[in-house]
Amino acid sequence: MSEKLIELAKRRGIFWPSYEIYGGVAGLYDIGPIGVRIKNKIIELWRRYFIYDNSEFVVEIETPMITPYKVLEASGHVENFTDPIVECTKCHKIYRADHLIEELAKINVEGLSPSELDRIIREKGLKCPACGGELGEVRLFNLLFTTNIGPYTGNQGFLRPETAQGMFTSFKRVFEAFRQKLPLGIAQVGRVARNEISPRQGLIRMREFTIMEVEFFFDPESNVNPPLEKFGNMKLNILRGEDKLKNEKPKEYSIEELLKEKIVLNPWMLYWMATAAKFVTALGMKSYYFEEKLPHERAHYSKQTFDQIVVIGDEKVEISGHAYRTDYDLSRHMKYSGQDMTVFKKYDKPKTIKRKIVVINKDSLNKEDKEFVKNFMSFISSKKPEEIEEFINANEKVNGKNISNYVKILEKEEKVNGEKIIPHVVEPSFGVERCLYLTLLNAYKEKEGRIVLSLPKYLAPYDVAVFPLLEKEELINKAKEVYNLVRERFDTIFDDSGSIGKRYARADEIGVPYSITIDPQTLVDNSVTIRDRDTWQQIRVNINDIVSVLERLFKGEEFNKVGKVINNENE
RNA sequence: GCGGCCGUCGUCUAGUCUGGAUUAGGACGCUGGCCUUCCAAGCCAGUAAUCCCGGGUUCAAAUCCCGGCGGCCGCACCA
Repeated sequence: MSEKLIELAKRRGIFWPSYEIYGGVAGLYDIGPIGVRIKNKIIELWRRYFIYDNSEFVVEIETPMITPYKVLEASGHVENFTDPIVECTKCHKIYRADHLIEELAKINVEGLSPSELDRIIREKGLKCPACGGELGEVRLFNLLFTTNIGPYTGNQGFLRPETAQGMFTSFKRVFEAFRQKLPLGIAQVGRVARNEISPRQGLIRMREFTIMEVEFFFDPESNVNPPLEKFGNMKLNILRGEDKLKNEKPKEYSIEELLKEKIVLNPWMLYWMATAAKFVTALGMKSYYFEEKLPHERAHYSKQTFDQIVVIGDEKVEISGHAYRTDYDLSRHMKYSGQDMTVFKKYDKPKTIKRKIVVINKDSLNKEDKEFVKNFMSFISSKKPEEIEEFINANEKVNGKNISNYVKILEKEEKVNGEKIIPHVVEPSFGVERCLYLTLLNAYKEKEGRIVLSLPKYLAPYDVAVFPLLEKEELINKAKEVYNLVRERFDTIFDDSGSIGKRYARADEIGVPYSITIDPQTLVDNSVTIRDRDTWQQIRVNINDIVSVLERLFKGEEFNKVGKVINNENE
């Protein structure tokens, strides 16, 4: 099945392995002329569901692929995307070196370098737990592609493994430009790179690919709820972590159930999962479910993760991931950059709160010698008012002098208009090439020994094809006239080579939903035939009506309702 | 990364085991012409493969050997 699709993809210019003339590189693919058209339509469809339909609170930005070291250090990718691995020289099993040592030697090796881990393995004489073989050298495996920024080798950078960090690092800017409102979704469609150990399965696992994702920022304490009502009584298939352990199948849940039972921890995450369900349906997928990831399967930043799995025949492919990233990323960037990533949240009414403040008695302190002042100040400087109060009550002394002579704690009433919070984030994330592959696989049909790419109309690379029935000059000229008329409104392709059957077949193979044929009767009564890709039925319409008839078809009207089906079969 | 199988025109493949007259053959596609009043029709002509790359063995390598790259499958990996 997928071999046939790959063969079609190469032949018709949908996608193929990159750098083929040099032998190719695993995990890198070109998208061809037809593929780019379909891919662009998929991206545009995604934008409609995730951005345009949510334009009250979602905006789109673009940030660079090249990312400074510090950013991915803060995000945890440098640490967590890098694994020390060790391979058995005999049976070639690969282990996480740190996990292996912790398990076999029961020592904590957190933060040790590969060479230190290696030393421990030699010292303790650790062997492969599977076969007892000698272990090889510990080396680092990092899924991040490294590069240098500028001409100096000192300034290391990476190619981003996700677009998300761009949204986090520019969050405050977008927030300001968005007039400081939460919730705020920041979307991005962009290329990312992951240096996979052994990429396989074509477009499913690539070393460089396109991600479409939304980082959705919200106040976890807010009572602003997502507009879940827009999904009506939609149901979602969910495989919960606990059910997965019991080898059970996904179960159907209503939105209310998922929310009330806290099966999905956050209502906004649920909102985007339901949106993802609608989008994937629009791609033409019939069967999919959401699988909850177990704690050890989750990324370092995630509190809860669901993968959306599409099922086509025997193939199960992860089409999207939904992670509850909490305030992990913004907090880390705050810490590593020293910048304030918080959002000021205004209360409905100002609150008055009681706050303890430290008041230093300068008069008495200034009478003391410098040595005492220094010691005294260093004693209180890093302490909270509450701690100092305790010391005062306990008659704490500095240099033999009671501190209560020099400092006192007052309680003050303050009017507070709001507070600084770090927004939480949920993230729906799609791989575009996976969407493309699954859409193609799903659309791939064979009819009477011929290939038909039965794409949803709005994803087809061209809307319409225009052909002369025969290679006769007057028909070709008329066909070009019609072509020029139709292309003003639709993506149109013209073909006058080969026989009419061949032209239909070519159009079917790249999924063009409608083909217009100019035949001798056109020259008599100005009518043409329109052929439906999936049924191969034809209707006859006047040239002046072509555009309006096509518009009705693209709006979803049934083929045999917009015109009378005619019989053009040969005897 | 390991192991098994595999790599020949744009595509699918014959030939490889058993090295040599094979000018590396076919089918489909593609291009041009003729024909053709609706589904890859027919006829004619043309097009295209340094047989994945590099090295070795040999008088002689698509064919045997080694290495690399790539693909498929299994194992491992897949924050």
